Amino acid sequence: MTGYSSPCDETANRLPVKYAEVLLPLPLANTYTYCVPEEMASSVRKNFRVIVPFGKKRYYTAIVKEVHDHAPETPYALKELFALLDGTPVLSPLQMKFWEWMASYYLCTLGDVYKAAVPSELKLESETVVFYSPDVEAQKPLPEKEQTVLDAFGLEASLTVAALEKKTGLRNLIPVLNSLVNRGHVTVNEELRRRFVPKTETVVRLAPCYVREEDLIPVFGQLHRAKQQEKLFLAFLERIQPFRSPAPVEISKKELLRDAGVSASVLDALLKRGVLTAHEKELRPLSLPAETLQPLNELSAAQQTAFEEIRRVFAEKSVCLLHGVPSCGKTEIYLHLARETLQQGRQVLYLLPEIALTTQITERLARVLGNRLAVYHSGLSGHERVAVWNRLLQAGQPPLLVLGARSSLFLPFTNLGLVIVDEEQEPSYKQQSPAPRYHARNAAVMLASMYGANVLLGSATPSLDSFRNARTGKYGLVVLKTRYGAGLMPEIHLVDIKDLKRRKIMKDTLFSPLLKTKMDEALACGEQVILFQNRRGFAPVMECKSCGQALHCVQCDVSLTWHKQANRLVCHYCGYSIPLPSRCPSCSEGEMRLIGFGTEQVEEEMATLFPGTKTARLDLDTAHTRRACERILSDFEQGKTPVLIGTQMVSKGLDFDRVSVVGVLNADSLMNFPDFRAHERAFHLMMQVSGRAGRREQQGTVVIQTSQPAHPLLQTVRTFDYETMAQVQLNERQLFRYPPYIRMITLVLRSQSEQVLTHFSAMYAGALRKELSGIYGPFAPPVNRVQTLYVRHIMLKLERTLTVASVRATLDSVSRKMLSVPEHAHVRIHYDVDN
DNA sequence: AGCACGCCGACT
DNA sequence: GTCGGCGTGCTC
Repeated sequence: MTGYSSPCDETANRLPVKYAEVLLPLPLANTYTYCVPEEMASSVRKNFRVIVPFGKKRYYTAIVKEVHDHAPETPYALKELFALLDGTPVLSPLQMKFWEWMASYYLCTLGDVYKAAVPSELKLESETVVFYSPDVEAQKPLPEKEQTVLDAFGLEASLTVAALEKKTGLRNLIPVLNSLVNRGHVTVNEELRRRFVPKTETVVRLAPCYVREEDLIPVFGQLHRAKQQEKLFLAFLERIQPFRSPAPVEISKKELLRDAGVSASVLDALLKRGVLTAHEKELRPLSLPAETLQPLNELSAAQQTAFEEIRRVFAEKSVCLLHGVPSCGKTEIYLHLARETLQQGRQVLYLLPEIALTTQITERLARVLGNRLAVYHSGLSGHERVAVWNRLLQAGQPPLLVLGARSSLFLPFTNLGLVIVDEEQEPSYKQQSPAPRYHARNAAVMLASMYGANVLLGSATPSLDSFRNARTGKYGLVVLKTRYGAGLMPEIHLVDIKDLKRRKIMKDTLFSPLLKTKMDEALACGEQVILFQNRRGFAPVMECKSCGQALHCVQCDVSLTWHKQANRLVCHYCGYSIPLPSRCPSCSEGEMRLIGFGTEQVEEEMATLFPGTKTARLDLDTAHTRRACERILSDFEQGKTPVLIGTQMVSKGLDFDRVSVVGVLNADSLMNFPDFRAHERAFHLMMQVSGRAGRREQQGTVVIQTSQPAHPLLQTVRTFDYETMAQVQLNERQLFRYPPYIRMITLVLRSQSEQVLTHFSAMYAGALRKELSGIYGPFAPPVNRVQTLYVRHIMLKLERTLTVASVRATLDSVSRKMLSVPEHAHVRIHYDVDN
């Protein structure tokens, strides 16, 4: 007998052999068939996890898609399932259907979806617990690796595969363990899906024998000569105040020791004396006891009206767009709807962009929902992620509200009743890479339709896609225009920096006189300032030095981007390009120069212009971790830093009470971003950042610096006119055939060799044009070269009547044909749908 | 994704 | 004459 179990070739006189169709966490199009070993035959079910050997050496955690008894017609011997990990399904019944939709719509493999959907802790073979059987004697010397593994157990009775791999320093021990299993030296636990062990902490209480305050008097006598213990005890009493009520009865050990500044052995002595008692307590920071839960706030009249309108919409349509001005109290409406859904016994998914998942909103929900809240995002530990997964899989529990980032779409919901997508316009809902490159908002609509659930999309500046869906009646629309607490919208000034520069009033500075004045005024009376500079466009834009005109594509209404190598200005959408002009083509006198500056430069100039004024910078560089980001924001909130400089991160998250001035240093850099959604996003960002200015009774000031103050977009910003902006943008999209009027798929081609890529992508586009209409490109994208790979895009504009699935066959066959040319095989291709 | 099998250059 | 480069295709 080898390490591998024998294939199922001797099956005569046996019960019908069972086969399992298995999904692997690899980018493969098909499922694979395995024999179910006899001992698993009665226990393996659909949606269970199994470990399977795949290829020569590798073992993976796979998911059983189906169990059947039709022997496949294969010329080779099937392998057997190696181990069963579950006694209950890890997926809810509808999940696989959702995965399949995602793979087909977003043009990737089911394995890609599986990989993204399931937290790695549930895919790890390392979860497998291996038990050592020391009584089994070896017949002959064991192979070296196997002996090493046995030695690694030491005194432990059981270890996980991961632990063994770590101890031995060997990789991929599963085959070795398999052999040891066959020899009987180790056994593998069949009940591997261990229950989540909650984290605990030790808490300290006063021993129950002390009922009255006087009872403590002898204790002080005892402690008189143990100064450290006395100190600790005093610290304890100060924190707990045991005979007053209401008062906490316990304090965490860690906290107490830190407060008292003594070592753990001092506490041990007190415990030994019987003065204090210690207890293990489950650590659940987010769940509060039911009696401390806060009731929901009452809805204002306007909120109540909106709430009722939404319910009316849901009677007819499953998706509703809530278009509510900033500070209109959307969250409160969400919570009332969520409560209603939970009361009906159905689950709620509350999606937020990752960046907006702050402790502020989490704590708010926890206060209202207690242990009915689950939070799910990338910042969680593996254990915490698995815990959420398991809580949802537990039958018979009261329904949960999951607050999460886009990946929470993949959680095993059983009875989803409502999906809330807050800030639905956020581009970060679209996963860029790796596959599946899904849009969480759109996928949420599909997920909800599978569950018969409703979807509420919320935004102060809805995406044009959703706005159009609401216009055409596909979605319901509820508009909420009243600000909660009746705050005033800020006053917006557009400052013409082009003019100021020409008149030499503004020279070598990023701050216009108006902005400087407004800032001086604000800082003088202790108010705060936010400066916004979105330096995402690293591909520089060419601008005329004297008239400030950025060069635009003749066909696409998108600014041209300077390509350094070619020294040309290129449109990334249609490929139109011109040589770099030495003089500005529109005023024919100005020199051209590159524009683009970032937050750091703003910070630098702040230091010279406002010496002694503390500033903080908030962008991806300074806020690498969630914690760093929250620190910067909370320092600002508490007024420790009067000026906050940042990218769009400053527009998210907290509401600040003391901000009276917001400066947008260069609106042009937002508007000139080479993307057909640039104006939509610029509008949204300026609205959002303006909303930070002036809360409560005082009207705020927003200074927007631009070289084109008359630009229609900025005029709509100044008057907060979303509808006009949307109408103008939609007209342009229709004219130039962009979403939402068509469905856009971008084919991304990448290769080490630019020459091969250029040639290949042109050929590829040609081949596609023979099969489909609406093929554009190839274009060089703004970021032309990523990680040593050159990139080209081919754009597909498909009529919305055409489904992605119907196009897929064509795309796949062209792809296969193209890649069969040997010299092109090295080009990598993927699709990005609705990007 | 890994990994082996397979066909062309610089080494013992 | 072999060792090894990574290019191509498969993994139940």
